[in-house]
Amino acid sequence: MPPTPRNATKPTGLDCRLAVLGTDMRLTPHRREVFQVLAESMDHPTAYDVFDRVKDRTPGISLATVYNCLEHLTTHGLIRQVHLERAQSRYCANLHEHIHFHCETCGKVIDAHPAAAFDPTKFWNLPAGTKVTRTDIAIHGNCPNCSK
Amino acid sequence: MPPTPRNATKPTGLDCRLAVLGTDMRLTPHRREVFQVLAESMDHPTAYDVFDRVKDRTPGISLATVYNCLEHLTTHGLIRQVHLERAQSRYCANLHEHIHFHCETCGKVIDAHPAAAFDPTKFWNLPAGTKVTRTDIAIHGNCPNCSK
DNA sequence: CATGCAATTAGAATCATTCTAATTCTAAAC
DNA sequence: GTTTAGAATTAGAATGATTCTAATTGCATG
Repeated sequence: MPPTPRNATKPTGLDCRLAVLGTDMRLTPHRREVFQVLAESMDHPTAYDVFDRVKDRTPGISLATVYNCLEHLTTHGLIRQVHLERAQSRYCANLHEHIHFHCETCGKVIDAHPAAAFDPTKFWNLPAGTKVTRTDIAIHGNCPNCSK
Repeated sequence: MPPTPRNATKPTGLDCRLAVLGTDMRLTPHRREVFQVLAESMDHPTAYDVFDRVKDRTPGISLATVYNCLEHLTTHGLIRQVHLERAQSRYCANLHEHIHFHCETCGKVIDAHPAAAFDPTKFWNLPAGTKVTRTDIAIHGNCPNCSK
C-alpha cells in the first residue's frame, strides 16, 4: 500500500470519481467544495445557487471561481451541465444516465432514469450519413404535486 | 365573396396561417416582412440574422422591432422558437411537427420529421402522477457532409 | 528556497435579450 | 374625413448570465 500523502483528507465521492474516470484534474479545496455542495444538492442549482451555498463553508470564494470550478468539473466529466430552454445553466452531480423533467408550474427539475433503450433514429428521419453522438431531451409538464 | 380591402396585398403564407390558426394578430408590414424573411430562410436564423436580412428590404427597422415581431409571431403560433444548448434563440417557420438535428462541426441545424409515434413515458421513468405536456428534443452529431 | 505554472480573484467586458419612455401608426368611432 | 384610443415601433438604456482580463496567490518540483 502506498504511503498516505501528507495532506490527505477523507476520501469523497469526488476522489472516487476521479479514480474511476482516471482524470488528472488537480483537486483544489475550492473544486472539492464546489463538487461537495453539488453532490449534496438535489435541486439542480444554478452557478449562482452553488456560489451561495459554497460561500457559507468557504467565505471569500468568488462567483468567478465557482464558474471556473463548475467548468472544470464539467469538462472533466465529474458533473453535468443542464440546459432547459434558454435559462441559466444548471448543474447536476448525478452521473447515471438520465434526462430531466421540468415542472412548468413550480420550476422543479426531476431526474428521470431510463426504462428502456432509446434510439432517436427510430423516431425521426435524419439525412442519410448523419452521425448521432448525443440526444438532448427534456420533458416538460406538471409534477405530481402541481398537477393535483 | 367579401370585397377586397383597400390596402390588400398579395396573400402570403402568413395570411394562410393566420386564417388556418384563426388568430387575431394585427398584420403590420414589419411583422409581415419578418415572417417572410423567416419563411425564406432554411437555416434557423437568430434574431440578429433575421434583423440583418430584413434590414435590406425594410431599411430603418430596429433590432428591438425584430425581437418584438418574432415574439408576437411565436406567441401566436405562426413560427417556432428553437433552443439549442444555451446559445441564442433561433427561429423556424416550419410548423410541421419536427425536432432539430444540430451538427457539432459546421453548426448547421436540420429539421427532422417524425418517422414513428414517440412516447417519452415509455423510455424514462417519471414519478407517478406526472403530467407531460411537451418533450424538447435535439439530436447532436455530425451532418452527412461533416462526417465524411 | 526559487521557479514556473495553475488557481483564484475582483471587476470589467460582452452578449443576448428585455425594458422604458417617447413617438408614430392604425382602425374604428364619430 | 377627423378624432381618438390603443397597439406598434423606435433608440437607447438596463439587465442578467457568463466570460474575459490582468493581477495576485498558492502549490509542486527541482
